[in-house]
Amino acid sequence: MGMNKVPSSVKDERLIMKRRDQMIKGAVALFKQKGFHKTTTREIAKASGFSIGTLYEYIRTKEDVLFLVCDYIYERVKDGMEEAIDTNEIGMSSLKKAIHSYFQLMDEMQDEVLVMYQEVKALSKDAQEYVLKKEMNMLRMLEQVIQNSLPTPLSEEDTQLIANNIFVQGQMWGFRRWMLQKQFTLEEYTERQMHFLFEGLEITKEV
Amino acid sequence: MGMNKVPSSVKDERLIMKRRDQMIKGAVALFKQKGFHKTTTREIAKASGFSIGTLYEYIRTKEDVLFLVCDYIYERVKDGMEEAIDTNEIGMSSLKKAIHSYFQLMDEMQDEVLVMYQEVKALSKDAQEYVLKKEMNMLRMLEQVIQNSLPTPLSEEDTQLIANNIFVQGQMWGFRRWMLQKQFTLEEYTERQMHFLFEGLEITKEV
Amino acid sequence: MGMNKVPSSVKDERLIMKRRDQMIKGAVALFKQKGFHKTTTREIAKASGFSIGTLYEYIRTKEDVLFLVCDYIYERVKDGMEEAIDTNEIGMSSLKKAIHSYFQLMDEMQDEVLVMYQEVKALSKDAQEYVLKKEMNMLRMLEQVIQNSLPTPLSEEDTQLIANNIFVQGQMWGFRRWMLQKQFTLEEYTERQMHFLFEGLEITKEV
Amino acid sequence: MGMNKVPSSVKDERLIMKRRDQMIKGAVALFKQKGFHKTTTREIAKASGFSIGTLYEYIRTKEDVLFLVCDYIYERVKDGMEEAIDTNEIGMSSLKKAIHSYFQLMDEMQDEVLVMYQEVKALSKDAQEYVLKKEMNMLRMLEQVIQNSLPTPLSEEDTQLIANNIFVQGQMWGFRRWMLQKQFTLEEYTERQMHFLFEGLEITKEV
DNA sequence: AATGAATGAGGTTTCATTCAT
DNA sequence: GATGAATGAAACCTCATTCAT
Repeated sequence: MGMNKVPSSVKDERLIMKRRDQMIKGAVALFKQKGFHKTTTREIAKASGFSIGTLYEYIRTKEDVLFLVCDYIYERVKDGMEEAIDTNEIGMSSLKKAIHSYFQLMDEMQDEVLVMYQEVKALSKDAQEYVLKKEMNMLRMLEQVIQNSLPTPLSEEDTQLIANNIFVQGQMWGFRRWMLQKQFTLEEYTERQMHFLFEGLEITKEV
Repeated sequence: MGMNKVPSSVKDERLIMKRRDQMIKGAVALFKQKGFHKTTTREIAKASGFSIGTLYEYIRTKEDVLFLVCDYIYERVKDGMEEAIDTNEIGMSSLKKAIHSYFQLMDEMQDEVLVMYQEVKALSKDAQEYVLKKEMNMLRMLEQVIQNSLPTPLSEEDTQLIANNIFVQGQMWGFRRWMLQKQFTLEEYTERQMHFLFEGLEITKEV
Repeated sequence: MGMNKVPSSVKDERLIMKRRDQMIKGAVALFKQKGFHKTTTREIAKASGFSIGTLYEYIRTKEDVLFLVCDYIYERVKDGMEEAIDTNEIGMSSLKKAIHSYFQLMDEMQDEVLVMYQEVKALSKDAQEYVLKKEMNMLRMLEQVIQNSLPTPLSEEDTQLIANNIFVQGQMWGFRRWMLQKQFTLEEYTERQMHFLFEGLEITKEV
Repeated sequence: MGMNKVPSSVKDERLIMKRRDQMIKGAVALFKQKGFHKTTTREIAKASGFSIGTLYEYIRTKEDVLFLVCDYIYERVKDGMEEAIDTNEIGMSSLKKAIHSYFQLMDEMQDEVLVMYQEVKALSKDAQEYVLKKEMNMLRMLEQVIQNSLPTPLSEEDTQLIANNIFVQGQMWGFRRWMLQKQFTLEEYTERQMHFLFEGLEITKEV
């Protein structure tokens, strides 16, 4: 588990889990609202329900909080994706089901995901790499589904490209909400994106 | 022009243009490297080639620098898009040409665009809205091309969706370079994305 | 008590009192010497015996220090005046006693009072009004003594005028020390001022 | 003339006079409103009707402006007092006339005088001494009138004391306007102060 | 003589982090 | 384990003064 990358001076593992939960919850709310840099450690402590001194019993630096937050979000998204993918459908409908569930997930977690992408660059190189790995894992998961679902297999590159497209279109729903969520319900958005994914613009012959 | 939203205590308009150019150039380089928050005003002044005092003759606050930078990038991207779109081709090939040029542009400006999207949230509400308007204008441009190029017109919503997809796929080339630019050259990327845009996965019949 | 008009991020009330005492003591010494504007916050912190960070745990802005100082001086002068006035003499001698004690007080606090009058204008409008009220209260005290001491009562306006005169003559002893304290001891000054207060120039008949 | 204590890099004496007049006028207005320290040199230049560069052709430092202002005010007050004193009355009525005119003068110049007394401490030691000398000269003038007016001469000390009292009571009219100018017209104030000056409280016998 | 752009020392304030209780 | 007062480096910004034009 990623959490162990951040050492704590407290011994009781159960307590650590509990405090970090409080912390992440508080921090996400604050980061959403004001961003990482404009949020102070004191605000984080307060929102977490304990003192600044206690906060520093469970982290070493402010950046650790961001790392914990990112890690937590990735973990939750990963769990969600695993669930989304874990279907007993076969063929195309398994891909459709996966996309549907993934878009649903991105809808539910749009704030968290937005926070994460806006703030990763504030992490150290090391932490960024760690987080990148997680992102790759999730891409792999999507690639798997794609490969398992299509009747005629795509090239490796094409699979990656399509996985990226789907991945990004899920985030896009949250990132560009000011535009998309005015025009579409989530259902409609999902339906249209799938339509274009599978059929394209369908005007090749005429060119 | 957006530049006038930021007042300067210097009178000479030509000089203002010159100094702000220096400033934007310096700032973009720094923001790329360390992000807005970790860049100090003194570093910006130094990178711009003048003293901290002079910097503040041309802006009021540090945020003004970010605004100027964002405005500049948008302006350049908009110019690029106008050029990309302004073609004497007709029909599908005009869309293809536009996408091709737009992806090219995103390749050239990937650092700048990345900086902009990572830092807009540090702008004031007002400035964010101003910048959002610019983004919308650019989307409109893409929508125009799409509508003018397709033999059978798309619904308004679909047009917007496709415009968003193209828009985001252009950015994706830069944002997800760690993955995409390992697998594809820009040419390949463009070709494959166009392929899927127009033809989709082509497996509908088999489902 | 006026002190509560300035919020502190420290909770312990006793500690606040202690630190602010240190602060006021240090600040008065500095203001005496160089004035409010030429004194830096860092100097204030140093003279108070703590770090700049700690200083700002007990105030919000530099102006707060000035306010605290003014408030403190008024409070001490008020206490002194209350004591001066609280006498079991009756009739004229109670007024004489009060003036005597008040002049004594102004002698002891001449530096502080000078500082206060020279710097109030650096306070915000609000704070200035607050401080003005205190001044009025002290005038009222003097008016009381005058009214209670004189065998034949003065008109309200005359009472106020005389109170102002006495008040200002007390300050004058400190403000114009370069002249008065060369010519008079405090005793002599008091004696002569009382003489003229009660008897005037005594040349009316001859006019 | 005091003005020559401040050197200028401009040669034309007439021009110097003109520019300094503009400067003093502008500066007094600003100092009245915001005090010396919160007024910037650029504001002074603007209020004077010329550029910051030009301002510095006629002074060396910001303090010079304050000195010029103080000097100007003293000069004007001195002129006023000379006029006030220069009377062909003799005896008591010459003193009365002088006080009357002096109080009138203090009424007209209350803002300027207030400014001056609040800001002198911002002058260098040297300048303060220079200004003090002027103040002493004015006191001497009052002492003269007193001595020449009274039928039975006062001791030197008493003369000085009375001169100080009158001097301060004139300033008091402006300094404590928030109180006095609510209760009295200038006429009433003058009349009552004279009354008490000459007759005192008139209750000595009863003590 | 007049201008105003350039300079940079120095001011106030914030905030991540420590450590004694 | 928890607290919160103390710390000080470092950030942003101002403004008196200079000097090339």
